[in-house]
Amino acid sequence: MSEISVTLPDGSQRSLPEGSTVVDLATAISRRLGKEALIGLVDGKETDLGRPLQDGDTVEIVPPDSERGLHTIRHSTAHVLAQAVLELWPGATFAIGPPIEDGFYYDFALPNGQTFHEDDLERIEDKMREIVKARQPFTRTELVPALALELMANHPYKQEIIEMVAAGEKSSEVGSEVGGEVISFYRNTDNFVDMCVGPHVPHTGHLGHFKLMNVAGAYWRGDVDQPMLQRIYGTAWADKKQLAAHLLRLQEAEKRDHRKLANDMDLLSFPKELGGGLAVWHPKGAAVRKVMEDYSRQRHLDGGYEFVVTPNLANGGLFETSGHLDFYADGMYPPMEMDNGSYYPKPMNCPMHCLIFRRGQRSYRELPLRLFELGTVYRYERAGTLHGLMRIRGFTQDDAHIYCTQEQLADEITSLLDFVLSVLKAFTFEEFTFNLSTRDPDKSVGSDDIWALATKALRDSLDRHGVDYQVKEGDAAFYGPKIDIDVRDAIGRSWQLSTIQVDFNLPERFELEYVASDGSRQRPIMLHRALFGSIERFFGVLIEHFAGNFPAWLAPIQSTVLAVAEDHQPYAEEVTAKLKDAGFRVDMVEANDPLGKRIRTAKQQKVPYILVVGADDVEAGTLGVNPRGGKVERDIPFEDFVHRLQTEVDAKV
RNA sequence: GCCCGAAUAGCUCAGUUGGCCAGAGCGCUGCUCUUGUAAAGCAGAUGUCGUCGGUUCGAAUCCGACUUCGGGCCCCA
Repeated sequence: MSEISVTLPDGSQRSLPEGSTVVDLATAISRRLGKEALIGLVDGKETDLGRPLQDGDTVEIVPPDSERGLHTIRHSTAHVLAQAVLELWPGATFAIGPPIEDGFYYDFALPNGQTFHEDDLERIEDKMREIVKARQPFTRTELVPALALELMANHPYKQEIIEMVAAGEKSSEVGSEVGGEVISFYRNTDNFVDMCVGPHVPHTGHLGHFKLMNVAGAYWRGDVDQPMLQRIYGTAWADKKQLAAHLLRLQEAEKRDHRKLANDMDLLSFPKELGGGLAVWHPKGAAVRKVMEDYSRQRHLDGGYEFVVTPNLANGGLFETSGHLDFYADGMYPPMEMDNGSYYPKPMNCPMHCLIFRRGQRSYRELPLRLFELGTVYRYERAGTLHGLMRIRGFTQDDAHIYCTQEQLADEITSLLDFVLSVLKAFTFEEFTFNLSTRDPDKSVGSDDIWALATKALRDSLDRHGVDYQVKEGDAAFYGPKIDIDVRDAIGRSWQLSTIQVDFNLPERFELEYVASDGSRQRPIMLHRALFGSIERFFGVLIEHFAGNFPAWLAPIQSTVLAVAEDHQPYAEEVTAKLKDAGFRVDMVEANDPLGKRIRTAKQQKVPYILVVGADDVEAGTLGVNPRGGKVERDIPFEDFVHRLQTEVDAKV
């Protein structure tokens, strides 16, 4: 019997009998790998385990505990979900069911316009567990489109995909290896077969560590004009431990939910009377916001920005000039009709900053001119998109517009990146992701030259910082390319915060000019940039990042002073007053409740330092210091504590 | 905007198949207690049961519309 030789990932060769499959190889390497293996990676291409190997193939075995393995598990679990639903709802049809981050979903249409309910999930899960227990094989078959259409006769969405593929369009859902001539299917039982590009786990027994999470509506093919399908989301993992860990992470995220913490900590609220997407900041929330804003202002002052202030309303003519009414009218609040025109709440600050630039003749000597404003804007976000502080209708941007010459652009962007990162790092963010969005030729203004110049300036400054970045082709705004910066929070989630955008459009529209050194009139380039993005959103991210445990410099209340008993009240008041004089945010609670109770309340408010003062302290001028997350310390001299708190505030830790 | 779900005291929630004056804990107010590091005791006040309309002898409970919120879709200058 002749042999074939394949190459393993470590570069070693392995001989196998001719006709051996991927799983044969896995078993040959080790029995355990043979049992665990989910799919193979043959010459870089994912394949089922049953695929025969050829001489010279490079083969990698994909175990469950790998990114590809998890991906496969999720994809296969989606099929199990589909089988369960189709069995439980006779007449139901199915659309697509891909793996996603942490899980999968599947879209269905139920007969007679039925919908899923949360309590259906348990029933579906039970059915899925039966399927897992049955260890059904995933058997691949390939059909030409005509036969595929016949097989999917009762499933119009599948047929639509088949026709799409047959027409040569790409779809992640089906195999179209040979120009749409063959469509692959995976059959589990006589009654269940799903169209799919695969590969899949060998049999359903490899699955089972899943949980259905929620139901939702989703447009077919993501198109508002298409029917609304019923989507079920689930999560799936390689083993029980991973699943439990994931559910724990979700729990942790839920505990950190800024909407819950903002409420519990009395930071802000969204009164119904105000209407959707509008927040009121309570004293404690506003205290944090003030620190954030003060810090931002100071940094901008140090960074060479000049402060401006502009109104919340403007005549519609301004937004015609800026183009907002052409491009974003849907996202703007409707106008108020007044004697000399229609006035709109501003959705952005830039047009007004352009008016400031245009006022008076500008010289190249003034550039770069950096105008900064904590500018409050209003955007009409659609009702269904609102989400706590993360998506809101009225918010304040830490907004600045930089007007510079073409020659200054690259340096300006480079120093801007330093500036952004330095400010974000002050809030303990350490990991950043950068995205460079480039031109969409169909939806943009400006000459090729200037786009190339600006994109190169952005790219060069990213390179100069030695950071990795992703390029999002065609994702730029119509007026210029941009860099978006995401931060990773304390539990590993990513949030998009900062943006640096180049704009050729507004200087044109507002006919901005400066006088160059040779006396000629030149058009400046404009940069839009925001670090926090929206103060509201940034605050929401901070709440979740810190789980409400704001570091001392940000904490709404930095310390709460508690007298052990009424006798010590005067001393507690004295301590409180002195700390306030020293510039700290201090609270005092009178001794009407037992000390333990008052400590508990202060702990729940996540106060960095609880200061307990009793007879010993009155005598010696000391404090009992109970730090958040630390051990109680006694007999701390007052001045020592002041020094300690000041040091901590200065260090911003 | 679209699909599904929800809305009861300041907060978190209970309220059976529609049936006396609508409940609990926390918080709040008052009194007692005067406390050394995560819940003292007693008493009290607090609700147009999201809003409007309908069904019914009777609605927190059933139906409809609206508002707001939650999970998604779409969108996000």
